[in-house]
Order: sequence, then structure tokens, then C-alpha cells
Amino acid sequence: MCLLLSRIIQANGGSPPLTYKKFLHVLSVLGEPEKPCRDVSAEDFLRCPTPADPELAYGVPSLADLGLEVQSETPWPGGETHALQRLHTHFQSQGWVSSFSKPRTVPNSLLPSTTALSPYLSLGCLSVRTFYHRLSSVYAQSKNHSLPPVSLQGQVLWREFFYTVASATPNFTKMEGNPICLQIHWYHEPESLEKWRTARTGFPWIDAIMTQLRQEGWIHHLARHAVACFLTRGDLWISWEEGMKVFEEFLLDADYSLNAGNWMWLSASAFFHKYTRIFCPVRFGRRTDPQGQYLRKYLPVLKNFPSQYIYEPWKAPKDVQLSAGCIIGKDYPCPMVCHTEASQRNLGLMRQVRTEQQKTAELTRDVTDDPMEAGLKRELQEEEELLEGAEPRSRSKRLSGSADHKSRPSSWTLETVRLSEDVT
DNA sequence: AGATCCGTTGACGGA
DNA sequence: ATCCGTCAACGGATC
Repeated sequence: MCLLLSRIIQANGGSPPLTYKKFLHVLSVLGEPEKPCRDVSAEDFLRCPTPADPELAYGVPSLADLGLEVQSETPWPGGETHALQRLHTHFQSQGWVSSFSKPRTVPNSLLPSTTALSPYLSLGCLSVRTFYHRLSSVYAQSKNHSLPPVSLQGQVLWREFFYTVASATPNFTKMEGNPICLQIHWYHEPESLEKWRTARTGFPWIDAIMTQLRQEGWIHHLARHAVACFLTRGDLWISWEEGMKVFEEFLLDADYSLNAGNWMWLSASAFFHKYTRIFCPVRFGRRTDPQGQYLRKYLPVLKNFPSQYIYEPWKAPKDVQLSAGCIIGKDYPCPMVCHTEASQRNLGLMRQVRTEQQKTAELTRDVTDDPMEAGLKRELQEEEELLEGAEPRSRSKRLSGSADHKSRPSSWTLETVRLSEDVT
């Protein structure tokens, strides 16, 4: 794997490809990944049953020993046997595998609408090569199949994409000192962060997702989008690093590279730039689950609300709240922000950050031409900003001399890395 | 250099 | 239900 990442980077001219398309191009030059040394079948694993008492057999401490609450049921029983069974179940439906298109899967179905193999991949229960080559054999039998980025194969290539970039980017899980990350002066608001973290934002769609995350350790990718956008550029304007840490804590599939990469993506800090596309915490979930079954499952306090109000229960008249047995502001929190106002304000902040970044980039370019003149320009610009009286909190931090992403700092090195060992 | 292309998954309204 | 065009508030990569 390490070898592969460095080969990709080498084939791309010494730096990691920063777009998925470019990444795919490099892969097409390098050819297919190796097969696993032996293709293990589900039957093989049926011959290797788990001992009746694993604790006794392996001396593994129980959850209770570790002081953790024992949950009677988990949707994610561990081990390769379960992983291969899950793989097998999904791959039985050739049509589903071949026509898979990620954006069309549903974030709030009661059972995962995707393979949900990520915990098994990230914990090493399932070999990604096994997955890849099983998939190839299904593709080989079908007349036509979907393609990256939306296809099932595309999903696992996203994983490799983020591994590649992460392996060659300093400070990949941080904003500061991260040359591909937009530098933003996020708000420091621990109380707001805590409301988001503990599913008390007052937006049922957001709180249900955060509840599923905390209870079960897995949420659909689009659900991750919803809560990530809400925390960062959409509503709360809190750093993606904070969200990343919470995901790291609760996600069974938490992965160094993918977690950071996707948080940068969603916060429009890197990879993704159409920051005007903001998820609405009311409408986004309602689109695919108008009855709010998902909300009723994870937020039982709201389960008796009529569908009309369940995504925005604060709009329900008092008598509706009474008969639903849930008073907003008492039994369930009021929305912590006005989404329309917050998202508009944040849109403005984001535009400001990018305008400033451009200015800084121009100045940096000037420095190479004529340092004296550029210095003067910089002074003038700073004066101008002072006169404008920009609100300090909303001003982006200056990139310390490396605003132009093309001119990377000299400390930029290709660490070819033990990362992939950490995460697979 | 400047135009052009295009990107995994928005929201909305209409067919 | 699902598909599609529009909106227009984008930026980077590419030629």
C-alpha cells in the first residue's frame, strides 16, 4: 500500500493529484491493483467459528471490564465472518451492485442504503483488495455498470484518493500549516459545539443523525454531509477540526485520512468549492423521508408529531405540541439558530475569506517580482482594511507567506508514510 | 492570458 | 415518483 501511494504520487509528477479525476487518470496509467494472495471465500470463514467464550479463549477484556455500558444489540457485530457475510449479501444482487450510484442512496433509511462495509474495512475485518476484486468479477458479468465517482468501485477509490493526498500533505488533519486547506477564522463557541455534539441543536434532522452516530457508530455519508455542513459553513461556523474529532470519537469507521479529507470537503476548505450549496437542515432530510420515520426512531420524544411539523416542530401550534406530548423549549430544544439568517451570514463570511485569500495570493506573487513594491502594496491594503472596519472575528487569517497553493513551503516533503498502516 | 470546462450527492419549480 | 432545467451566489484545472 505504501508503495502504491508513492507510485501514484511519482506518476503524478511528485505531488499528489488534488482532484479525483486526475487521480483516476493516474490510476489508469498504473493499472489494476494486485489481487489478495488468496481469495478467501465466505465458506472458508464458516469453517472458523468464533469460540463460544471469546473472553476465555483470547483473554480479551469484556466491555464491562473496561467500564463501558454493554449494549444488548449492535448493528455492527465484529469480525471477518460478519464482514464477508455482509459483502456476500449485497453482492448477490448483481443489478444493485452494477447500477449503484452513491448520490441516489438515501441518508435516512432505517437500514443502511449502502453496503455499510466501512467499519469492517477501517477495522481491518475486510480486505479492500478482496472487496475490489469481488466487485470486478460482478462488473465482468454485467452488461454495463456505473462508473466512478458514483459507482461502488468509485467509493473505494475515494478512499485511496484521500489516502494519497493525506500521505503527502503536511498537517493534513489540521487547518494551520496545511497547504491545501483554506485558512478560515472559525468561531470558538464551545457551548454551540456541545449542542451539536450531544444532539441538542433543536433541528430534528441534525439531532437524529447525531443520535444515530452516538448510539450506533455509523451514519450514512449524506447524513455526515448534513451535520458537517451545519457545524461548519452552513450554520454554526465552527471549525471542521472540531467536527472531525467528534466523528473520530464515535464513528466505527473513523479513519485518519478519510475523516479529515471529507471534513475539509464539506466545509469547503479543500477539494470542494461550491460553497453556495448549503444543505437545509429541514428540507434535506424531508426530501427522502417526508413522514420522518428516521426522526421518530432516533428522537422518540418527537414521535407523535404529525409529519407536517416533525422536521420543524417549533412551528407546530401549542395544541399540536400538547397532543404530541412534547413541548418545544421544554421537552425538546428550540432551534439554536435561524438557518436562513445563519447561512446567509456565513455565505458572506466565506466570500470575504476567499476575496482576502485572492488578494493575499496576488501580493505573494508580487513579492517575487518586486519585494519593495509588494511591501508597500501590503501596507496600503492593510490600511484600507482598517478603514473599512472589518469585523475582526470574521476576518480570515493571513496565510503566512504560502497563500498561493502552487508555491508550497520548503518544508513540503513527500512523507511516504505509515499512514495506510494506521488506517487499514 | 483569457476563455472555457466541469466538478460524486443543493433547492426549487415544473413537467 | 422521478427527471430536468434553472438559478448564478464558485474556483481550479486546462487548453
